[in-house]
Amino acid sequence: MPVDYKYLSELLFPNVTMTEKELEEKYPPRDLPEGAKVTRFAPSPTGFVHFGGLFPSVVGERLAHQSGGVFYLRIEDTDSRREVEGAASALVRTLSHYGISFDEGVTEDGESGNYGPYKQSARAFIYHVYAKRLVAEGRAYPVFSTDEELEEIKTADKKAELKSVNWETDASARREAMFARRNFTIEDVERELSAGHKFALFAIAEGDGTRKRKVNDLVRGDLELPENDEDVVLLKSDGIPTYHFAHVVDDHLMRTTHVIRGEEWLPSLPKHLQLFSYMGWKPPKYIHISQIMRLDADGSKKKLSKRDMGANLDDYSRLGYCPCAVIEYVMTLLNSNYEEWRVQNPDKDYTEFPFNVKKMSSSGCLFDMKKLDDVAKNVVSRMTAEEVYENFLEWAKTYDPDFAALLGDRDYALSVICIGRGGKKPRKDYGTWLELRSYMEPFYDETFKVEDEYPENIDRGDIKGALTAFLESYDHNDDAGAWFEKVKAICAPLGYCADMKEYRASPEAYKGSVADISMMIRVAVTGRMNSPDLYTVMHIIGEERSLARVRSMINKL
RNA sequence: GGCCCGUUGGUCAAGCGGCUAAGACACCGCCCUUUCACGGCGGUAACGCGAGUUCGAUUCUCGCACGGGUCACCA
Repeated sequence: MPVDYKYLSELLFPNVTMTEKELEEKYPPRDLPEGAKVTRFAPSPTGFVHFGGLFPSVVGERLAHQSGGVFYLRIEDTDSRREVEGAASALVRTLSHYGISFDEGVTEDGESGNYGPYKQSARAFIYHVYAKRLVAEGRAYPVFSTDEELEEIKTADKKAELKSVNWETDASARREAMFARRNFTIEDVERELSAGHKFALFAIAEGDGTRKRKVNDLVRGDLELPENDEDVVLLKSDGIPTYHFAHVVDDHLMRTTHVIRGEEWLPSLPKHLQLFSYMGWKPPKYIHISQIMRLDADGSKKKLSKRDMGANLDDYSRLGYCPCAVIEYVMTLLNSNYEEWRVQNPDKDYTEFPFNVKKMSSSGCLFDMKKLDDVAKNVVSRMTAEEVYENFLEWAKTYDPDFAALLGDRDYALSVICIGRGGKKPRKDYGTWLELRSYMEPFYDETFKVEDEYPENIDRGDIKGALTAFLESYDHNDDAGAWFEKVKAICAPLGYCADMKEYRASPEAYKGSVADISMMIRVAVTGRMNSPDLYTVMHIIGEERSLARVRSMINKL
């Protein structure tokens, strides 16, 4: 006897009171200008935002805001087992730190917008309306499980199970099981229900897996994917939907026009398309982003995972990468012509760049910390001294409070930051605040230390002689030219060459050059072999402290 | 294993039937230079393999190889 689906749907969902019509009215199509895109970032709150998570969020944000559309945040918390406490609000905070802001959706302490709730766990009543309809249409059926079976599902380590699976026999076994599940009578259902058993809801797959269907991805173009021939779980036995069902219902109701997600979803796209077709809804456009990879020790590419350096966004904060530098790097990876645009528009905000989906790469890329560093240096070199100061101070307050205290003398700090800043060829000494911290150490007595030893082959007596001579002739009022003339004057008596050209012509005739003499002074004053222009440095540090360091060095030798 | 996606120098990548195959990072050399940084110039280095289509393939087609993804009441 054929199953009465209408009756079955009442049996399964007796408490559904809302109608689809009501939902359509509650969440009407958005009133937006032609071409405006509605995108979303829809993470599951299983931890903290990961570098890879920046990609879909930046793409979504750009696409929406560039087109005058809407960008919203939806939390996909349909798996309570994996949910991490506080992850959602941490997520909002992190993204906002990176300058990614949402027009609606989950916020740090609640949510805003007319298309909510934006947490899937709070949307069960919505999903059930559509689930009920699919049952009534004979397109979905329940599968009952006893508590013991559910317990088993919960504890089974699916990953480990899959590894030891025999794919050949398993595939046919699963098909058989699938057909077996589809066979049931109303009496079975009534019996299970009265026994208090929970059910999961499956959608019947009507596709033919041997037939291909052309589907479009905005980045990859036309793809040939097999039709879906696997029954998908719509609702888990706790009544909460799986990703597949939630995606279809939510993105329809929230009127998403473009779904941006990782390429790991590509294989399940036929499932989603089938569900959209069952529901009679127009599917959104899809953009599947490739994964960010890292180089494994054995030389192979691996997905950038949480534990990898550079994966956790907290690493960037700790190291003091300006969020805008990280975004800048993401942009270079996202759109191949971004760097070119940046060269032509050094002072524009990245949001002025015409982001183009067609310029996105369809092959996964390797995370390159060196490139990030280069980008960061460029970003910092383009900032004003004030911007650098403010950002650096902010960073230091949480990561190096002692140093932050030193930065209290704003003008002094600015004078250091100003070295080589601006102009056509700005210095690029540091790309991170941690690097800047190190760069600034010589400028404060509290952090000054002699880090670089004089090379072994330099005569200690010469150093002492040079430093002493330097002190004797030093006049703080000298200009840079006069100052250097005096340094040159130290050379000859010690057997060093004051003229570099001459020295290079016959190095064997001298013990060294003015470069060596300068180095001797440099190490004494800054504690390092390398520094920006020494005259400038000494005038920032001041006469008294500079000379004190030189004297102290003489005494140590 | 089935299915899907991908494959241009060490890395990110332009290219969309005819090019000495861009550019950026990294690396090396030279120049500038008192060191460093900046800047300038130059260099090493690539179309995975094999068929086919074509007058001509990095570009189109098909195999293969390799890499990645996926096959849960996870997302």
